Amino acid sequence: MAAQKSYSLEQLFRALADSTRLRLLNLMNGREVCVCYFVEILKTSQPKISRHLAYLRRAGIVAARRDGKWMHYRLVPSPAGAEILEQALNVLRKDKRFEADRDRLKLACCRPQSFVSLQGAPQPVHLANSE
Amino acid sequence: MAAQKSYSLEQLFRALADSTRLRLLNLMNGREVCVCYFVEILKTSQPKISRHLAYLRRAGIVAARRDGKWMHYRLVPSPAGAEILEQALNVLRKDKRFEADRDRLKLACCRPQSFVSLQGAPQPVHLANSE
DNA sequence: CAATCATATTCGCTAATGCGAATACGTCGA
DNA sequence: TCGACGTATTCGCATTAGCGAATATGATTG
Repeated sequence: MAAQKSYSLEQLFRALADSTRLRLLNLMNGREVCVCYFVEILKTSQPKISRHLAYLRRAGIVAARRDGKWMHYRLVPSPAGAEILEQALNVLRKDKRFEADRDRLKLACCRPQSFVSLQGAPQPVHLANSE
Repeated sequence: MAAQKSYSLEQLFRALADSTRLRLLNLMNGREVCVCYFVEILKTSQPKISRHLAYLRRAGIVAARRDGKWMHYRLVPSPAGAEILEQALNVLRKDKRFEADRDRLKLACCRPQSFVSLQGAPQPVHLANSE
């Protein structure tokens, strides 16, 4: 289940080698986020989001928490190759394209009522020990 | 030909998501290395080495220099996402498996005469401005 | 210029990956 | 307990990646 020592770095890079997964990680940076927010913010199909989240979960990069019918995802505190991941998150933070996603998330948090699909959905919450 | 801005990070991670390429980068960390050394040190087929070097070259991560019939490869000073790459190289430096490759390279540099395939081959040279 | 050496590329082939569509699962409210 | 809802998984397909084997290219040497 856990990755073998020798291949974990390679596995980490494979997990990061997809733009949807990078966008998901970017949104989870510092927050615990509900799946429905990912779907809304990234304007991507729900199965696609779910598959990529499962990928990240299997890679040990994110963890899921069930809350009734909602699932919340967050970054795992110290996965293998943590330095790499944190560096990657830093780079994402500076990237225009990813910044746009974060802005959109912030907007959705401020006014969830303007997003039809987010009515009644639990809002993302800031995490204390992020990074 | 060059990657679009938005996808360069994803492309970098894809380039790093292969153990052969990580081993090659690890050996190039601080040195300019001849292809025949890669083949000998990694005990891998020459076409496979060559293909992965071509991949890294296309990704803008390494550069090639021809010297007669020999080809030398080195890391490009400042590729896109340099922080990530340098961090990755640091992690490789600490990893046991990759350390073994470097030890073997050091051995081959000290006594090339004990490696049949390296007779007359130009030895790796240290690079000044690496890292 | 022919032979040889170092390296690069091409050619199938197989396996892995990513996707949309459909479906299954788990929880909640009526 | 039956829908309805949020999420996860399966299925079939198309694309891509990595490999060994064979071959091509480019430079050197005789």
